[in-house]
Amino acid sequence: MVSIYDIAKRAQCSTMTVSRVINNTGRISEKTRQRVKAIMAEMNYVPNQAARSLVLQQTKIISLLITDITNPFYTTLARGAEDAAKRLGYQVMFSNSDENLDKEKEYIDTVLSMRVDGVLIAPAGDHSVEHLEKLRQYNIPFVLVDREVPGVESDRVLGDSKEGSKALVEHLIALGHRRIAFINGSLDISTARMRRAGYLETLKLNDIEVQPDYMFDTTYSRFDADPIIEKMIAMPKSKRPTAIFAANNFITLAAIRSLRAKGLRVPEDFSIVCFDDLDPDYIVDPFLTIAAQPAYDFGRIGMQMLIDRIHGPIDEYRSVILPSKLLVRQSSTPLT
Amino acid sequence: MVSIYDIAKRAQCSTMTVSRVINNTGRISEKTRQRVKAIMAEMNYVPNQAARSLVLQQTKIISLLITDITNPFYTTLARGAEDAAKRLGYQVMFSNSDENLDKEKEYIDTVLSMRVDGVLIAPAGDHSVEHLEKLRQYNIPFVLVDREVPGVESDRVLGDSKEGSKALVEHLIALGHRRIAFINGSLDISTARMRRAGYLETLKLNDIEVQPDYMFDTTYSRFDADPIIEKMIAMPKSKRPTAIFAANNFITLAAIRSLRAKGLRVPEDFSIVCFDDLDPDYIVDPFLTIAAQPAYDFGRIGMQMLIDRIHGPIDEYRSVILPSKLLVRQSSTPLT
DNA sequence: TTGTACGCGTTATCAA
DNA sequence: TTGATAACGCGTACAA
Repeated sequence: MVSIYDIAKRAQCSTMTVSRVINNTGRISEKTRQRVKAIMAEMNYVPNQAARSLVLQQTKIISLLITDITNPFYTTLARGAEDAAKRLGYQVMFSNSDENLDKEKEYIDTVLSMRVDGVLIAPAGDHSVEHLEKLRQYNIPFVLVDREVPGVESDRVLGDSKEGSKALVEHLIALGHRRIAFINGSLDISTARMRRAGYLETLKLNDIEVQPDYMFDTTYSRFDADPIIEKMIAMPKSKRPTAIFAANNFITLAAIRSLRAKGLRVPEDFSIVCFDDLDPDYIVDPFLTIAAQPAYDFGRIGMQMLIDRIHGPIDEYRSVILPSKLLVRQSSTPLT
Repeated sequence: MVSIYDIAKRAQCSTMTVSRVINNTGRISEKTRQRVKAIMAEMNYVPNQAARSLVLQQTKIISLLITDITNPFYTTLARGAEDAAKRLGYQVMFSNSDENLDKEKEYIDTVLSMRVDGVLIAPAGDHSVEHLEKLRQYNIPFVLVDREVPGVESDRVLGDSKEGSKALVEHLIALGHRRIAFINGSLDISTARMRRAGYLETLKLNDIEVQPDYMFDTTYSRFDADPIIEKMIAMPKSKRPTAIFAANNFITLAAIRSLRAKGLRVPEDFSIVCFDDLDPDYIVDPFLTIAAQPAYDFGRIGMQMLIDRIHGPIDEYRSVILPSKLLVRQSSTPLT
């Protein structure tokens, strides 16, 4: 493997001179610069990052950990993060925790061993606190995106899950629905708690009694909704929910699949609303009524904040709350 | 940042001893091993990969370059590659070229500067030859997956695009179709050429004259099919195709969207078949007739071959050709 | 069983 | 404008 030393030998100069050409630092005569450049091109020289980061104590790499690489919300977020990073001269290393704390732990160790310059992370849950403390201990800047973790002070970019929930549930109520089921993610995740709070508050505001039977806690990832749907269907018709508030897009997908398999239709038999879009390119006719979050901006702004912090220590932690937008489509209809 | 030296100082031993504990090499008294281990845990020591790979001349990282991270064929392939790599003690770094040679070039430089141990790559096209030669020059082992590149000798895992095409077109012909359009990817890509060959050969075998008007070259990525569909629709009804062979899943998606927007239906107005599935979890009712390729095995086998080669130099290059399987579903129906 | 000294490829400091 | 030298953190001959 050709090194800076080989170049120097061929160019009859010191490695320092070569280094200066590579990094455009210091003053060099145009003549030597050209000579060295030519030789580097000829020998197809590529600097060794490992050696570089060893001495520079920085890698120009930022880690992005998301919890579900197949969810368009996160892939869009990743795109935003990548674009911002590139603009600012950083590379992004992606990883996927699959909502799994063990995988997250492994990942954190990898990240530490690589000495990345910073971490943009959507934590798997409240127990991520340990992992974040490890980052803190090593002085590796991190920014939370999408989810916060109790007990962890940090920069963060969050959605307004409570307001978004309220808008969705209000929308259903405005359509005449009063028996509204709520299929949520794990309560170990901050957004699930916020969405729950929004649901409960809106019911109360509208004098609708909360039915514990209508509330289900599952997971944000892909899963089988059959058991839940079966429970709902088993209720007497006069008590059966007429609408479903699903906490995210994949829960909705699972619910719709399960309903269809049982011969039930959306929105004829059940209205359904949720957070976040499905991949628009996949869906020939977008029909979900959703609270749309600006996923790209989650990534873009989070990355900006992170790189800010890498560049110069900032005293206070900053929070950005991004609003969601209600998009009414065909999955919700007035109660007949 | 705590280093091996800090541990040694606290444990009152040499760095050599600490290193031996970390790597389980050499003979160490159980007592010192325990002492050192305790101190490492207490100080939350994490080895510095950069330093490590600098001296070891290996990173235990393998790069995987795919051309479209949103295509389930490639994400499934990636999953197979990752599982195999993990099993064999390697980490995978993913990247996405977006079918773009410039991005691929950038990526190759990154990979070289990181001195990864090997590269598993689905090349963006025939011009990738330059990039592959650069890898070759640096003695970085690589394996081609899904696509081959003329002029590049290497290990490779490919699908049987020609046979798959033949099966799809034969299927359409068996259903009574004779006016079969073919929307292909870029002919700069080996699979597109093979699929084309399969299409042409099958028509000939069935005494169907090739209509250049029926053949369109586009791209495997997401794109707008409107111009193509409009050309098809503009033909007099007696000449208009009754079926479409789309080279991959995204082309199909684009075609169906465009058809629907124009009030045309699949399969009532057009039968359509293609290579590779859509994300099954997204699609409530899978209905595409496809030539299904074993995407996971592409990744798994490719990674195996790559790591084999990293471990011990192998004389001959190996090719694996994976067959596809015809899955007849609802997007194709008999011609009425 | 343990330790010393060097080298991996690069950059920063300081001197020429 | 250039170069000699040390340093980054770790693993390994070799010595003790």
